[in-house]
Amino acid sequence: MKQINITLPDGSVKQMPAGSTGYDIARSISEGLARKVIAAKVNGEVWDLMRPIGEDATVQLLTWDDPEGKATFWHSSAHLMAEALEALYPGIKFGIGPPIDQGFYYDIDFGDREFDGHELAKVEKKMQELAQRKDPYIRKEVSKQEALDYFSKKGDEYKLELIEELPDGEITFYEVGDFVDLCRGPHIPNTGLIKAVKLLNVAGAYWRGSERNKMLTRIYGITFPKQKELKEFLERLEEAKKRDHRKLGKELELFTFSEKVGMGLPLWLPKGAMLRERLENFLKKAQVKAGYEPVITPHIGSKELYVTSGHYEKYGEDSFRPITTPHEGEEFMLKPMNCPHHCEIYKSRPRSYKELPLRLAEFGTVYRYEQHGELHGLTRVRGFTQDDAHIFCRPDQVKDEFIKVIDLVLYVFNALGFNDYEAQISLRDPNDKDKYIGDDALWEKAEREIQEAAEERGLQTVTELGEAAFYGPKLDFMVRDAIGRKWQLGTIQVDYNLPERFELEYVGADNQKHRPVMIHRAPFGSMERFVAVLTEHCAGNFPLWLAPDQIAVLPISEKYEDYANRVFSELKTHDIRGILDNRDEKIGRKIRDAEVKKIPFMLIVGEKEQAAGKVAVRRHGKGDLGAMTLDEFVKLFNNEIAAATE
RNA sequence: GCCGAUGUAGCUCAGGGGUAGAGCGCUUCCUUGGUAAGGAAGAGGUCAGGGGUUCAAAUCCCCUCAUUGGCUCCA
Repeated sequence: MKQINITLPDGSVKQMPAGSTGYDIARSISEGLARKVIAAKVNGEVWDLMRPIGEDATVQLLTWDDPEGKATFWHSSAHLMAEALEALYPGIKFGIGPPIDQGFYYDIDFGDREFDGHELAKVEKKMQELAQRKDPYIRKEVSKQEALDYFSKKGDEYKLELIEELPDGEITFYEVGDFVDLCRGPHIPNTGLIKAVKLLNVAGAYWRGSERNKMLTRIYGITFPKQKELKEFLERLEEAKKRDHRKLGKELELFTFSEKVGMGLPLWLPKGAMLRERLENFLKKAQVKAGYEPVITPHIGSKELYVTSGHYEKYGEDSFRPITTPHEGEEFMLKPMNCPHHCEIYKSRPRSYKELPLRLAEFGTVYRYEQHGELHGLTRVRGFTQDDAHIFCRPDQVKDEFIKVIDLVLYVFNALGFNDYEAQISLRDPNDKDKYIGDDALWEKAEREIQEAAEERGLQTVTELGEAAFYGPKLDFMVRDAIGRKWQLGTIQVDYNLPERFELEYVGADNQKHRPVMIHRAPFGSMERFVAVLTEHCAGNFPLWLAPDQIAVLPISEKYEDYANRVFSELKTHDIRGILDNRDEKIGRKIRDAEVKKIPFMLIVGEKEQAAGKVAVRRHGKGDLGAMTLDEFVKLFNNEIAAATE
C-alpha cells in the first residue's frame, strides 16, 4: 500500500497509509486525542476528520480548544438545529447558518407560521434527542445541476440563490440524519459529540443583510461538548448581565430616562454628573497641556451651515427636522456635530501659517435622530456630548498631529485601565465610492497618513473597508461592553473636505493662500458611551479619583455624630467627597449599604476613634484597614489617586 | 425603520375573567448598636395608555407608546 508523509505541527513526520484520515492520525498518537479531536487542518485548510488524505500533507489536529475546532463544532450544531427545526416544522426554508464568536445561528423562513420564542425549548429538546443518535455528517460532492435540482424540488429559493453564485465542481452537500444542506463544511464526525445545547434567542434578520430583502427569523444558539461548559457559559452570561451599565446606572443612581422627556435623551443624576465632570476635568487638563484651546458654540445652527458642510444633503432627511422662526421663515438645525461651528471660528479672522496647528476643543452636545430600534442605554442615544476638538493644520503637519492625538487617546485609555481595545482603521469601500465626498487623491493621501501614523506608534490595527466617514478615513478605538458588543469610543478622522467646503485658508510663508487640513478627534467619543463602557469595565467599582462618592463616614451611634460631622467637613476641605450616614441604624447595616453602593472608603467613627482623634478605615471589597489619623488617611487617599492618574 | 419578546408599588418580581400580592426601599415609633441586613407599625398601584369581547377585564383580542434581543443604520 502506498505510504504518505504526514508532517505534524511540531515538525515530526509520520508515515501513514494513503487514504488515512485525521481520525486515524489522532488514534495513532493517542486514544485520548482520538476522543477529543474534532477536525483536521490539512495544508492549512480545515477538513472533516473522516476525510481521507491521499497525498503527503502537513496536518494539524483540531480540538475544542482551537478556535477553528469550536467553529467547526458550532457550524455542525447549526446543522443539527436545522435538522431539528425541519423535523418539527416541515416545509420551512433555510438561509444561512454559520458559526459566530459565541455559538451559531441559522436564518429561517417559517413561511406563514409565526415562530414564537417560547418554542425554543421544544427545539432544544429535539436537538438533544437527535444528538443522541450520533448520526454521522456525510460529505457529498455534487454537480451544480444536481444541487439546483435538489433545492428546486424542495422549494428553497434561498439555497438556490446561493448555489447560482457557486462555480460548478466546488459544490458539496452535507447530510446529517434526514437533513441535507448545501455546505462547504467541514463538520464534526457525528452529532454525538454535542452534549449540551442552549438556544439563546430569536431575532429578525434581513436575507443577505439588506433591508430591501425579506426578513427571516434568526435563531441563535450555543453548544458544548460537556454539560459543565454550558453551565459555566450561562454563569458567565449572568455575571455579564450584572455589569450591564443600564442596571448599574439605575442601582448607583448615575442616570435615568423619562418617557416624558423623550426616548434616547439621558438625564444625568447628581452622582452620574459628578463622575462625568471628573472625567471632563481630567481630559481638559490633558488637553491644555497638549496645546488645545477651549471654545464654546451654541446648540443650534442655521440650516445653511449644514448645507455648506454637506451634512444636510447627506443626513437632512434622517435628522430632527429644522426649527423655524416665527416670521422670516429662517431654518435652524439642532447641531448634529460641532465641526461646522468650529470652521466658522477658524474663519473669524485671517490665519497665518505661524499659528497652525490651531486646536479648538469643546465638550459639545449634539443631537442625532437615531432610529427607534437602535437606542440602547447610554451607548446609543439621541442627545450626547462629544469630547470634540478640531485641529486645523498645514498639510505637512497632518501626520505629526495625528500621532500626537494617538498619544493623547492612549494616555486617556491607560489612565482608565482600558487595555482591551481594538484600533480599527476605517477606509473607503473601493467598490462604492459614491457614498463618499471629496476627490480620490485626497482620500488616498489621508488613508496613507493614517496608516503611517498608526504604524509609527506601533498600534496593532485591523482595517475595515467601507467603514470610513463620508468625508474621510478614520482611526477608531473599539471596546467591547459586558455582553461582548463592540462600541466605538475614541476616534481620529482626517478631513480634507470640510476645509474645502468652508473655503478655509491660511497665508503661508510664501505670502500665498493655502488650504488647511482638519483632524476631527474625540478620545472618549461621547461622554455617554464612555461612561457606559467604563461602568461595565469596572463593574461599577470606579477608580477612586472618579467615584461619585469617594468616602462614607459612618458613626457607630448618634453619640458620635458631632465627631463624625467634624471628620466629614475636614475631608471636604481636602476635596474629598462622599456621604455622612447618620441614620438610626447599626454599624453593620451602614457598612453593608456603603459596600452595596460601592463607595471606595468607609470611615467608621465611635468612642475609640473620637478619643484618639482617629478614623477606622475600611476599603470597599477589601475590609478593615485599621485606625489612623485623618492626616494619615488623606495621605493614603491622595497617594492612591496620584498612582492612578500620573 | 424591520422581526420577536416584555410592560403589575420607587426597585426586583409573583399572580391571573369575580374588590391587588411579596421582598427590598420609604415614613413613624422602639432600639444607641463596633466591620455586609435589629424590631414593630404605616403609607404607597385606574396592573403602560386607548379601544373591543363579556353580567364582569389587570387577566382574553386589537391598536398605540415605551423597554428589550437582534437586523438595517450610525456625521
